[in-house]
Amino acid sequence: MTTDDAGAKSSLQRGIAILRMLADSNESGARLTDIARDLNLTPPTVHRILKTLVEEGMVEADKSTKRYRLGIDLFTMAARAGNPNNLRDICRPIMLRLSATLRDTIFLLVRSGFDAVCLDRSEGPFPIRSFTGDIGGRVTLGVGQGSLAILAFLPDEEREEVIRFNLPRMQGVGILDEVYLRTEIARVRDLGYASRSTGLLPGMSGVAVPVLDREGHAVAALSVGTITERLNEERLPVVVDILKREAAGVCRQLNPFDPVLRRPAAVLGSGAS
Amino acid sequence: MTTDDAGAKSSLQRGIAILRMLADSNESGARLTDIARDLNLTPPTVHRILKTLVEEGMVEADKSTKRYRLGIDLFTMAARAGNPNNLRDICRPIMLRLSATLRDTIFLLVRSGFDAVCLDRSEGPFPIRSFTGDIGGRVTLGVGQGSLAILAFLPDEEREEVIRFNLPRMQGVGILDEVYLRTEIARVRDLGYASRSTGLLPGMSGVAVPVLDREGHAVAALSVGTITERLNEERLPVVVDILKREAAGVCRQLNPFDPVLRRPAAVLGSGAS
DNA sequence: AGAAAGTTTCCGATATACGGAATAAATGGG
DNA sequence: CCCATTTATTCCGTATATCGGAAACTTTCT
Repeated sequence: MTTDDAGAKSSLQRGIAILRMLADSNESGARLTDIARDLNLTPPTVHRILKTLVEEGMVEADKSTKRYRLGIDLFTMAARAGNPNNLRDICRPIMLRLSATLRDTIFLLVRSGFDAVCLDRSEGPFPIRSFTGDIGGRVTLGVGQGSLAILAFLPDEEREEVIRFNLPRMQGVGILDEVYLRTEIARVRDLGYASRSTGLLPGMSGVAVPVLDREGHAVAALSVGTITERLNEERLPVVVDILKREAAGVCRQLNPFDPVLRRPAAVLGSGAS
Repeated sequence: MTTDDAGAKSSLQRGIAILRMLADSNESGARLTDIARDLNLTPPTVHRILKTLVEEGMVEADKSTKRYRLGIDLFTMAARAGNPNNLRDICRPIMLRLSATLRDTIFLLVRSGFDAVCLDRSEGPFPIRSFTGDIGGRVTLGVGQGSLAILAFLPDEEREEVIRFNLPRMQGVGILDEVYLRTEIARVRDLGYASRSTGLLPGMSGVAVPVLDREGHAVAALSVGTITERLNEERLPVVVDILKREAAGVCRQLNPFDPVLRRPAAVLGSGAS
């Protein structure tokens, strides 16, 4: 039983597996038969599950091409997911302020397992490339400044675990070897920010600061992505300073209980409904 | 059997129902018992389904508070949804260009049932409020300029259906009555854009143009949201002109078969794997 | 500390999902 | 244009995975 297809049993699991598959083949969508083949399911089974998923609005079926893709309902759900501790809501105005002030693109990253995930992004006027790409994008934890800033400020054991797991995944993405990575991490911990240009995205640079919890461990990173010229010796310290200040502000809001007031600080709720 | 809880049977449907519920109570997450109560399920059932969802990474359980919320895996997966015909990918660079050029916030809306959904957004330097709010946000189809631009250019029967369904939902959001709405729609069809300030968001205005398919029906809307001063008589026509040009460009890219070449135009696939 | 509410495990009955086989629809080739 | 082939969909008997009552266990509240 542990040999070939170790797992997928319940219809719920199969349904999720199908959603996963659709997420990966999203450009054009996937056909029923392909799904059945890839997931080792029979066409009737896939058909029935897809029917349910379509009825529930999680999947859309293109009647003409018979291709299935993830539905907009699911997209709407994503907007409400990935908001741990209201992090995204808290950071939104800050990111707007930052991108308006700095005139660069701001990213909010959080850790997810051995990856960093882009939770939000606020565009500046300069077109840029980043490792995580769009909102929802993932990158190996440690690759890229934001990602590195998180890794550097993880609790010791967790950091070691991630390093062990991720080193093999980092081949060819700028991490030369373990020594190099550890040197970088030490540097970031020392400076309080990550800024080295990796040279992997030509002309692009970034600088990131961790968002820390009260134990001093990273829960997220605020990151600026821009063209290399815009992070010169003159500008870098200014940007770092601003970022650090904002990160500290986020940290304060993340700890909802004000030590003085002994109650949740400054509730938002200005909007209706 | 058709009386009270007409529906939810399969574990897949129950699983999705739970995800839906978690999406609605996402600030703080939901507890097992609450879910069971709201969905008319027994605690053991909810427990088992949640366990599966957690194993699959769709849901995260806060061990300490025993609260469940949507997981980041779902966030990542769902971020890849809502990209019909590559619309989002196609529009991304255009939106960046627009927000950089106009220095205002750009929205990309698509229809989803009787709502418009914000597929993407590119921030300008002016802080603004909008009906759809963030990416993934929904608004009644017809409320707001982008939403109205889509409604106005829907196929006749569909438009009627939406109007019939949505009129009751529009009370108190600026739509006075059916006559007013129909007048507005006619206006939008005539001008080719939607721009009236609704006065619902004080100081805010917007202008939107539909993205049409080759039958002339709306598949989406490109919308500019800004402060009212910035859409004065002088600037409005310029903005409309730019928007229309970009929308036409999107339209061209949406129809992948070039009428001359008779083959898919400009395939992307620059990346590996 | 005791009570109440919530969570998790267990297990037998049964409802639900599975997939083979057959049918229908679409695709493609001659 | 028709026939062969692939793909999608329906049907239904079987078997298995799901359900929920009961109970053990944990946490929260008073």
